Amino acid sequence: MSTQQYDRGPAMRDVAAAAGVSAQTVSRVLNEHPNVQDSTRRRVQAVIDELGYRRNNTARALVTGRSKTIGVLTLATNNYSRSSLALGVELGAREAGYTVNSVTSSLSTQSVVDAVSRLVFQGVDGIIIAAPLQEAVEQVAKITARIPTVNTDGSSGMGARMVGVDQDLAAVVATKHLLDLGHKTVWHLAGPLEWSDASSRLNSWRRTLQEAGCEVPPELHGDWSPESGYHNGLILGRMPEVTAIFVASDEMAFGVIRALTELGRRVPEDVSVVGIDDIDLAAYSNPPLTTVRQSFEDTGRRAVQRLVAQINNPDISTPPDLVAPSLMVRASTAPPPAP
Amino acid sequence: MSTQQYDRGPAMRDVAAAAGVSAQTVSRVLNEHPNVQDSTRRRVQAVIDELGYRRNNTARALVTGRSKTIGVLTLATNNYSRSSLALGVELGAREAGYTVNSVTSSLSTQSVVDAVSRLVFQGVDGIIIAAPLQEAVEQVAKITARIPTVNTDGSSGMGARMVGVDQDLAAVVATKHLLDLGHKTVWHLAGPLEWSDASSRLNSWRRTLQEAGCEVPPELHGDWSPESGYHNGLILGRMPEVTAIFVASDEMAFGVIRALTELGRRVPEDVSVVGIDDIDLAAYSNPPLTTVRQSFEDTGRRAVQRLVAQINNPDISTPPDLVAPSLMVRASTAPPPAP
DNA sequence: GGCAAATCTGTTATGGATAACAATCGTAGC
DNA sequence: GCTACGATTGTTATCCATAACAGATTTGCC
Repeated sequence: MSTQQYDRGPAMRDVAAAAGVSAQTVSRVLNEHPNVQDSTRRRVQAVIDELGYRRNNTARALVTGRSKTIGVLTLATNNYSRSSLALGVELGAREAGYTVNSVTSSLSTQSVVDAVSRLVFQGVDGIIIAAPLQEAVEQVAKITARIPTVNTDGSSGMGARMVGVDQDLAAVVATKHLLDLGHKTVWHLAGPLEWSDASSRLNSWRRTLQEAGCEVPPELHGDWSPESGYHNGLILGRMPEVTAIFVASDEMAFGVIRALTELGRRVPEDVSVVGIDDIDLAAYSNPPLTTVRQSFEDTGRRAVQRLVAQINNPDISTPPDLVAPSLMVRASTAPPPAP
Repeated sequence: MSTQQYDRGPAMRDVAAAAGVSAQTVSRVLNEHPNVQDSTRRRVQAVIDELGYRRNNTARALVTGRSKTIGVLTLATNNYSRSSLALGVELGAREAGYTVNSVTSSLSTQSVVDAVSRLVFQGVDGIIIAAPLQEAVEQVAKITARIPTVNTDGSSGMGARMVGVDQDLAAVVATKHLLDLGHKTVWHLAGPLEWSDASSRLNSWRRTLQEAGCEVPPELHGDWSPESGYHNGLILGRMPEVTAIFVASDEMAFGVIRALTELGRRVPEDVSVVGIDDIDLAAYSNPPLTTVRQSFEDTGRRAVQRLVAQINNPDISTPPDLVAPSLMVRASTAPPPAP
């Protein structure tokens, strides 16, 4: 390893010397303190521009104890939700004057704990956790006790730490849509139950059926991937009584539809399929996918806002920030086939 | 804004005091210096564990001049390539002992320049630029002259700074596949030409047709989104002579296929469509999409490796790191319809 | 035994900025 | 004219870890 270093550029003291003032005055100019004479301010600013001086954020972070950085923990998968949430966080952070440090983890408790530790270690001012914590919740709580944290997946019991979309409502909307079309009952392909999103949807689907007096068929389980949708679709498609399927994510719904098509069951004539997420491709699938829209990008933004509020006031206490989803009716759902 | 701060936890001097040694010795233990007596090392380590001490990375970065952080610049869109490249970068960075700072920008020169500045300002050790630079290249070069940089979109003239997939080859493979099936010629829906990926593909498509002695139809232009694919598909689908389309991204290809279907043109019986990327959903579309696979995740990883090499040796000089793509033949391509 | 080299540990200076405090100057009010 | 306070600027201490240097001990070898 070479010891050569890239040039660090001028420091505050260089600017101070060139402008004939103290470093503190330069600092005041940079931080827009009121009590600096206009002439001084202009002189210092001129030198800053001339030397191309940029404040060293590392030094600043050290002395202020604030890095102006927030950490985001996501799962190491490339799905739509992860990606758009990360985008929302980044945009929100920029608006709030923060930069984003991203880490990923796998589903294991150890991995999640490690990832959170890495963020804390890195010196972030706050953390957004967009991964399921059911298993790891206690150990993570130990680490995050001293640092502002927001979750986008979790029970609403988390209070100020919870931001997201109302998953119960999403499942109700999807299930009811299918029942309203005249289906006798609705089958469900659930996501991994480590995700509270997935288990909320499962429970709400079940409750909605019960309240409507419908039979509750056994649910199937996938892992959010199109592959798992395909796999489960091959099973569902073999059962003639299945006419309506509520799939816990659009990406799995794509796989389900593909499997149904291969089995010769037409969507929506024979089987109706509804997804959740409204990914960009949902409107362009064949047939276009009826789904429940939830904006992950917006969730990311709101998570940042809430996090920043916590950073500025650690004692803040507010109810969970849940947003209502909306149904996007497209061509993948229709009334059941005539018997 | 509250002035309350979260606890910083113990510092090295606290550990030193508790262990009855100097701070420097604690530092040596942490950095695994060889010349520390075993008994001392164990004693210090015990205190570290007991106090839950964690080294302050900000202070470390300040004194070493290395933040062990790399920056990634992507465009503020939520498409597959952006997301999987970011994932690859994150995974590669973790393997190399770095954390990742993400920023996004829009296509404008100013926005790209700002984004790069933010990264430098933030004190990253190196930058991965996954956005088109044609316009901004000079101004960005000024900023990145003093900091290791790797591009994943750019001409191969960038040498050690370039990592990616061979886009020329990808376009050749896609176009030839359609010609080999017997199509008289191949139409092309290109990406935004600010992206060198897009313009490489366009040029190679054109050259391949010319070399095969085929007529070169006028190309159409999209913006990578499924919407733009749909829009252009409505145009292409109206022309009876169009039997083969090479689309510059899978997401646009989804839109094209949807439009063709709506116009009553069957894929692949009437029109063959081939995409590029091999996104997760490609195998599960209706029909499954023939495409040219390029692993963005792998590109992200390789970009990190190259970047770290540059960080450790700023004078390193190596050829561009280009990887060959591979054709994934699925059901969206077939021989042309009998005349 | 004696001197050099290697091993272990400590002290001091440093990185770049900001907070807290101190000093200077001008002016407002009586 | 004098006190007081505000405006402006500077000085010093601090954040926390590491590099460079130095001192103290031990080991090795002739």
